Amino acid sequence: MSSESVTIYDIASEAGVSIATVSRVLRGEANVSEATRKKVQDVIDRRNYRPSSIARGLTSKTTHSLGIILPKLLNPHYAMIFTGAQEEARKLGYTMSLFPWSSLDTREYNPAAMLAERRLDGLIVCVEYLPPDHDVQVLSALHDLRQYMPVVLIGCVPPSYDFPAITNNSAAMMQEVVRYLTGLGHERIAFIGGVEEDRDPLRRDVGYENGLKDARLPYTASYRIYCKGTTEAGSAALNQMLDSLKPEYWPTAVIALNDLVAMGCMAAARDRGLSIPDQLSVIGCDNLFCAPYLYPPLTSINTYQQRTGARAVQLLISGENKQETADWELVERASCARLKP
Amino acid sequence: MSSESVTIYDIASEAGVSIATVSRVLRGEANVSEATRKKVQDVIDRRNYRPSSIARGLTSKTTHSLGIILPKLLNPHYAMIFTGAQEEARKLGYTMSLFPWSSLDTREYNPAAMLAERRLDGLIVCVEYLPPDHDVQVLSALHDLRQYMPVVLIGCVPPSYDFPAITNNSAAMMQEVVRYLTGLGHERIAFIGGVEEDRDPLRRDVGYENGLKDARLPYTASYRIYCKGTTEAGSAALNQMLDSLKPEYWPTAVIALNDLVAMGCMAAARDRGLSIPDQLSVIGCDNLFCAPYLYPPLTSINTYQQRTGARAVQLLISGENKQETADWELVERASCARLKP
DNA sequence: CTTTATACTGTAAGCGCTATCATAAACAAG
DNA sequence: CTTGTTTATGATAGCGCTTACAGTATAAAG
Repeated sequence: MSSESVTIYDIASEAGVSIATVSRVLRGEANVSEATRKKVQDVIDRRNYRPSSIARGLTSKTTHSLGIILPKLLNPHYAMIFTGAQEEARKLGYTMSLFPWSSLDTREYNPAAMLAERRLDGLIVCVEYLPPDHDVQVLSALHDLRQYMPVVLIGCVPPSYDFPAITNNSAAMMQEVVRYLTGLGHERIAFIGGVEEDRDPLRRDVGYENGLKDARLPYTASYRIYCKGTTEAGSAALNQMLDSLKPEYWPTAVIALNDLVAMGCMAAARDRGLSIPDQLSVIGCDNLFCAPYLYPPLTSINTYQQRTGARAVQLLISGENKQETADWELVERASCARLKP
Repeated sequence: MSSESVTIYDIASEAGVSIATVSRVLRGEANVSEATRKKVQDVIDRRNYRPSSIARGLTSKTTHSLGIILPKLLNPHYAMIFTGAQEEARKLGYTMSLFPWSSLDTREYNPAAMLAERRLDGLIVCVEYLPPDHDVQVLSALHDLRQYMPVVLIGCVPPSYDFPAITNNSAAMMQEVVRYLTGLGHERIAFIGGVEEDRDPLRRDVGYENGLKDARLPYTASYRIYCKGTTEAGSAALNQMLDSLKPEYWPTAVIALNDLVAMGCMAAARDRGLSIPDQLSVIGCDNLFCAPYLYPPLTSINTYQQRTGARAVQLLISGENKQETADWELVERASCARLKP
């Protein structure tokens, strides 16, 4: 906020050298005599000079800044991804900017223009589901962006889009979760949350059904409810399911799309006087920080989101065009119990 | 990722005009005939041209990007601040980058250099407490940054630092909380979390003590424990307090620095078989998204963090040098109850 | 004491824009 | 018709760096 910012010329003239020499010491180049290096460095320190990364960027064609697009930072799941990505970026000398999903929404003011104009060195996009058909422009916006910068995806990659990505093996996770619940004796297992099968490239439905098949259990449509990944939606969905079923057909266990939905289910169950896990087991996904502090502590799936974020940055920087799968781990707490006969 | 990026020269020559004219239509300047405007715009669209914001920044001295420094995005409290700030920034055409607190830590590699080099148009810094004495360099780093860009503070402003800021009226909040609890009949009220008085410019201690004074209750040192603002620290602190006191002197209510600490306290209490709120009332602060879903739902204080973040951006952009106080509101849930005689 | 590396250091041409002039064309007024 | 205005456009000088490329000493070699 002070006077005029000091430039490389100021340093050069004050040190009695050319700007090229200043640039050399700035970048720690070899061919500079120790004497002048010190002389120049002293002036730099004294004037508190910092080279402008933007001027630097003009020539070097690189901004050392990355971007990340995600749906909602208020969901700690994304905050974890962001944090992992941000920390890794920082280690590598990059800066990380956040863009909300609407940045890709073509119907809004200037679609991806803002993104394209900032010459980012790379972009991470968290895509959870395929957008509805009438919204394919979002996908094409995504595609266009690649013209300007490398992008890596986190979550899922739309079919026929060949992006580097970190995805979750959600089908396997679902299958394992069903196995876990059937192992506890459950037979009426509900799955709440998410979108229709054809919009979920992660094929959770396949895992769910395979899990049931493994235990020779039938797939029951009324145990499957689609809803958004929020607590409110989770409550509403469970209520709707229980309302539509006679109590003797109520599920004894529910798999929630994520921990938020699980929290909603737990609240709804409690409001109805159902005790968890005695009358209803609940399992979530994401292993949010609050999962251990819920009542009862929520069994969930740790998907190592920070590691995922960090890995995405590595892919971005290294330029590798490969798709990897994130690790995951079922973490048992008290929200699931053996079915009482 | 494609060939070479297209520049203003490409557009100019392809449209048969000078770069000055292209620049004019780019910026929607007046003095361009409708005919050439269309001609140029067509080429721009066809070539999918986006002006480089970095080249633009070199001349205009403005990057249209802001930064925010905060301790930990994983605490939803900060995620809310960030979200509010980010959304407001976006509305105003700015981009928002996150920097972790260590960006200010001089002992690390290059102190605030990274920040200074990116010619941000402004910086928001969340500072909760004064750093320990031996860490005053952090404060001076903060001060130095003002040489490069305007900064506004969120949280508290260190004495003798004249920054624009949004602060919380924490003393008043504390006093009101104590009043609320004494109103419920509590007399042994603990306060857990935070730092020593002389490092807390928000003077929570004053509010706490005034609240006690209002009810003619004595201040009891053993009801005051300092700890970090995490769930683990909250658990440990409550356990420590209860361990050191005979049960008949145990507090009947605890005020937690924030919801994380409150969650920790609730978990610790439950582990000891104390029922909340019957045997121990708990109140938090920040009103995190999970507060209503805890058991029992946590009474807390909504401090409108998103609004705070947005307002900080407004101060930054407008350049007003004023300090404002955030609104707040006690939101009653089930974790505090009238003391049973 | 020339010749030829070797080690520094300076000159100058951009990078892709914005912004200031200058110029040209088209009109209005005298 | 001049002269003065207005409107549309082009030339051009930076912005603050990086980066060939071009010197100029100084040292090693012949």
